[in-house]
Amino acid sequence: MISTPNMAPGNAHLGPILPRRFYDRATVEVARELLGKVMVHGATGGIIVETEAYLGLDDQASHAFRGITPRSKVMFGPPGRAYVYFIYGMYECINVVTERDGKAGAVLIRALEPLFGIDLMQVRRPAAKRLRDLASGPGKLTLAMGITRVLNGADFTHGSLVIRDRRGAKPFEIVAGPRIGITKCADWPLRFTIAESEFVSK
DNA sequence: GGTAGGATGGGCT
DNA sequence: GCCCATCCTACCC
Repeated sequence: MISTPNMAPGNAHLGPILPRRFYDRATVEVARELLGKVMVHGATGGIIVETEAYLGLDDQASHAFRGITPRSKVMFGPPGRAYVYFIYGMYECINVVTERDGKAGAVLIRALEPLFGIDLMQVRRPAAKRLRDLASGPGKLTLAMGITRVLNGADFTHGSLVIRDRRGAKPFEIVAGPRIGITKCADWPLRFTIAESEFVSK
């Protein structure tokens, strides 16, 4: 059992579900602004502490680089939907689709600070020895939250999978750096983290 | 603290 | 047939 000393979320509380227009913007802008927001799926929720921007036809690291395919289709669709893909034969990663309908863009959610439903996350991720390992990676957080490809195309503005604002939290500093796990366009500074968070991936 | 290697299967050339 | 937007374990300081 992971102990959770001093994990009270302070006086911060959940705000409204982010509206469609939040996502209908430049991908980099959305990637930065998603930090500190809360992703909720069913009984589990966590604060987004790490994101990566994946652009469209100009970004060789993006699944949208080669145009519309069965897999990349969602990235070209309307903003505010989930793009969930299967990777390395074992894991799934979740993105938030950005930009207007017809233009590709997505933000990979790379790490969460677990906020509620922690017991359930723990059951789903027995390998995690510490709270900060529960959702500190794109494959880890989908496992912890029970997110699979069934949710590909799901709408983040209503239903069991949503992203909400968080009010009353301390301000934080954003750090930008190179994206992780890719080789093409690896030096583009499109990974964003909350500077002082211990819940980011390594 | 750190890293090397293996697991495992879908997407696309 | 090769390439992955990864994670875990074993092993080594």
